[in-house]
Amino acid sequence: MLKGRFDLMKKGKHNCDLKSCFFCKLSLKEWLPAIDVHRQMQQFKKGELIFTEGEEVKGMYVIYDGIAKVHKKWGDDKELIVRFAQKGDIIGHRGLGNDIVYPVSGTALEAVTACFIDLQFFKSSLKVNHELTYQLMLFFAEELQESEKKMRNMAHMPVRDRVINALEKIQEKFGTTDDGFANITITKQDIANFAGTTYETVFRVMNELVEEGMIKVSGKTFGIIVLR
Amino acid sequence: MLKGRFDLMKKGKHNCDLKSCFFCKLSLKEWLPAIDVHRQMQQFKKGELIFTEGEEVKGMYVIYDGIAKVHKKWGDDKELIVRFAQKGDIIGHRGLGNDIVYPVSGTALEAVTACFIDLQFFKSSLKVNHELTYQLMLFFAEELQESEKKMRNMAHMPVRDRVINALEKIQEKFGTTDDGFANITITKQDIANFAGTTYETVFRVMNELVEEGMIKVSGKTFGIIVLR
DNA sequence: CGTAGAGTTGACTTTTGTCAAAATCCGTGG
DNA sequence: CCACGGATTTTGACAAAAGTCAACTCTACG
Repeated sequence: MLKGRFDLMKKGKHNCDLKSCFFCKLSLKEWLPAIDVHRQMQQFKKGELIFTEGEEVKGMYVIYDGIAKVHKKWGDDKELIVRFAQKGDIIGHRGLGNDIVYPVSGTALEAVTACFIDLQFFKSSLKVNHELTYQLMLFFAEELQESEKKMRNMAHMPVRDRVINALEKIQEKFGTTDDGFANITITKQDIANFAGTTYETVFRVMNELVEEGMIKVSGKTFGIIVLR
Repeated sequence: MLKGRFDLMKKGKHNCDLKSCFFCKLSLKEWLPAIDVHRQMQQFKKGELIFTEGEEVKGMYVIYDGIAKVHKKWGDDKELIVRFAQKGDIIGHRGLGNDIVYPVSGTALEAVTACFIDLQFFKSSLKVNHELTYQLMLFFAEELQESEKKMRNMAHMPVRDRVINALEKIQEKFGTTDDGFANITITKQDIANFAGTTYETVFRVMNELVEEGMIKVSGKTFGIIVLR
């Protein structure tokens, strides 16, 4: 079975039509012989778990369509959203360490189409494709910097600023629609989990921001815009 | 000059006598031809900056002796300690991303002897030595997991627990002396910066813990033991 | 001795989270 | 079309947690 996949390697090209595919971003599109990633498509409904914290690592996913969150549990009813992922992003790669279990969960926020990449296969690819390994190393280094910045913010930044930050990050990540809203539908609860605070606090802060003219809100779940 | 270093590569062996050298831990000791790391020793006095957040990345360091902290500024008078480093650890590697500046600072807590590794040289080594790249990638992946766990704790864990956590981590990292104290001298201020809280809070929590018999303290700067 | 600096303590303030009630929205079935 | 039940949103009151500030103490060192 693994062998069967390796045969794919010999096919050559990485036939990806995603503009922002993780692997293509790495400029591996033309010659990446090891991974023909878009073979094992999987569908996930809104709200469905893609992979679960604490479960055995089977592999990772390239998101082909839809939006997902990567989150870490705290107790029974709290979580921290570590990052969001959309078309072209990979998730589940945090299982790559020596650990056998996912340190985080992945959940679809909108219906997700993703391509599963078997862990063993991916590891084998890394052994063969050094440029991929190198780029992945850089990718982790960047994520680590991000993570540590956010950690410092958690420790020292007041809630209000963290919420603003969260909104900005989200808008930056998902882009802006023609009418000036962030191009995503997201609950206040998720914003709270991303900013590391509570639903109510997000609610209040966002009210303030609207009054101050710093953001606009539309709909019950909504788009956001941070005005400059 | 760079070429000169590459000549070293041909010498073969990595002649390191450190038990816990980062590169040796990677099992690269026998054949790592690319890096003869212990050539450019540098000394840093207690309290001295080894590298500075915001400055151009020149390279990284392998600590040969002493203890250092890696920290990130917040405002003028606050910081978060991201990790501690001792003999055999590398620091400054967070500059490896595409950024040109260090995202963190490194400061000697005790007199440090470290080996400087030029960034360009290291990058070249990565291009040549794939196993090194692979191990470094894994290393970053592990650190990322750590970082995200700590981030979640910052967001949800009460201070008291964060302080206990910090103490445990420190003791685990630096080991225990014969009389049962953590094998490091560290100020409460640094513990606070590591736990993401204030000096006074650490002070109070540690008092509690002593009363509860959970830790012992010795000296003004001190060793700690977390009893089980 | 005297002074600087760190350690210690207590009182107080602010921030943020918690809880519960009231208001609103929404779908469903009569 | 309307009434109802449940869920979600909004609001306010309150409590708890943690940070701030300032005073006091102790020690090391000249």
